[in-house]
Amino acid sequence: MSQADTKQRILDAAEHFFARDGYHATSLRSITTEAEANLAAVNYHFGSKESLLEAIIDRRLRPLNQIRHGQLDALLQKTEEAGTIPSCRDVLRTFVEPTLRLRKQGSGSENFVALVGRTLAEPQGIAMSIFMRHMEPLMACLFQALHLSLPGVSRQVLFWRVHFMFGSLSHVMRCHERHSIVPEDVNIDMSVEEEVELFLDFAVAGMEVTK
Amino acid sequence: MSQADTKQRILDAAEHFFARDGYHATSLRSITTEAEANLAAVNYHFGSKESLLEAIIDRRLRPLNQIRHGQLDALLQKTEEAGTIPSCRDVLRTFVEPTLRLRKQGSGSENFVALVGRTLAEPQGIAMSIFMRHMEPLMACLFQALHLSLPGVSRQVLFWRVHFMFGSLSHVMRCHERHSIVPEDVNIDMSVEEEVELFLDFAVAGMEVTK
DNA sequence: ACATGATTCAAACGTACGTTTAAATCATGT
DNA sequence: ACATGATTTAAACGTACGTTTGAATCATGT
Repeated sequence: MSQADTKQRILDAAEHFFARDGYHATSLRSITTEAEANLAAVNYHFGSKESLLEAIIDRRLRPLNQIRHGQLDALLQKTEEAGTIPSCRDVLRTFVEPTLRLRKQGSGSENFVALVGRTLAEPQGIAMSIFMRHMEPLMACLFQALHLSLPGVSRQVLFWRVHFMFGSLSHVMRCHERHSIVPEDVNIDMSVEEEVELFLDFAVAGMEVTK
Repeated sequence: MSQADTKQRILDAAEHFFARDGYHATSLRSITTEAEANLAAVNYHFGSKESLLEAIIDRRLRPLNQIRHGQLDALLQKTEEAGTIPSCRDVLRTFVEPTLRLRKQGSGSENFVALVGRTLAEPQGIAMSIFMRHMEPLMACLFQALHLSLPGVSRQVLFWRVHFMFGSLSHVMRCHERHSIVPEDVNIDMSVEEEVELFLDFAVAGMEVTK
């Protein structure tokens, strides 16, 4: 059993518990028990509980943001060459689609998506500063692209609508299985594409509305 | 200094810390210090830390839901008498307006609004079950009224859009001052009416859209 | 086979937590 | 003024936490 194995198992277990119970409600003992590792392994491999959280975010958010940024840049380049402006729906999709796709990818990635959704709900939390460091460049790019795609919406109003939209998205990210109350006739299992388009129907209408 | 004083000061301090740092990251020692009360006062007056959380939710959610339920019932009665159906915007307003109004009411109520927003983001948290007990009847009523106001939207799709809408609302509730990144040209201070209508512009468009 | 560095392990460290206790103090009705 | 119950207080309780330690074990290159 090599180092890499133990590190990955700890990352997976911590991701699971942090997403479900939160950072402070999760003990290193429960993490290392689930990971079948010694209690001291976290501090040996990661240095501290907080650095473990940083490693979790690093592991998945870096590649995710590369995909999102890549798709957004491709869209902007395509429309610029065509001399058009991107649609709000296409801009948002470059952000939303890779996120919801990651969740169905397995190997614990659904826990990461939930953890990020949780992080966005804790403005003062430990994870927020780590998270924001990764997100800031992409966020600025996204806002600019949305501004380009919605020339009729003032920066002031757009800011709030982006705020609302991130509220919706983070909520969806948090609640991947455990919904509060799901009526019996509502289908929870959807394909990524269905999920994305259902979300975009809602969000784009809210972004585009001319009051 | 009477009992009531101490109980209220503890409720206020706990509301403040629970909203800012979360339940698990807040210690009874920091609560009682801020409340200028003895450490044992929490267990004397409330029984336990968890019962304190319940008392906090009880104190403000009960009157808030009475207002929300009253406004919704009044709207439904008015439209029924007129032989019309309520608009989605009016239905949502009965829920959203009292919420955002409470925040501007002072005496720490803004902390409660943030705490509820936080609670909605922790599906497995201690507060969620307490919170849901208070919300279930009103939630069922609200969903039914929305279904009535949007005859063109299937229950399946409506469920998800309500889900998205609550994500937006809880996000707004959480972030009353500490926004992640606010551009310098964006105005944060708005009246309740402006806030409500700005939110409703976004949410109603998303609820009503015919795909 | 052996040396060496990486990793694992059991145990303990100091600290902070929620809760309990029992005495001290306060408020109130007579 | 006094008795009585409510409240406050300081101190301690047991527990769980994140972290550290030093020896044991493992993997690897020679």
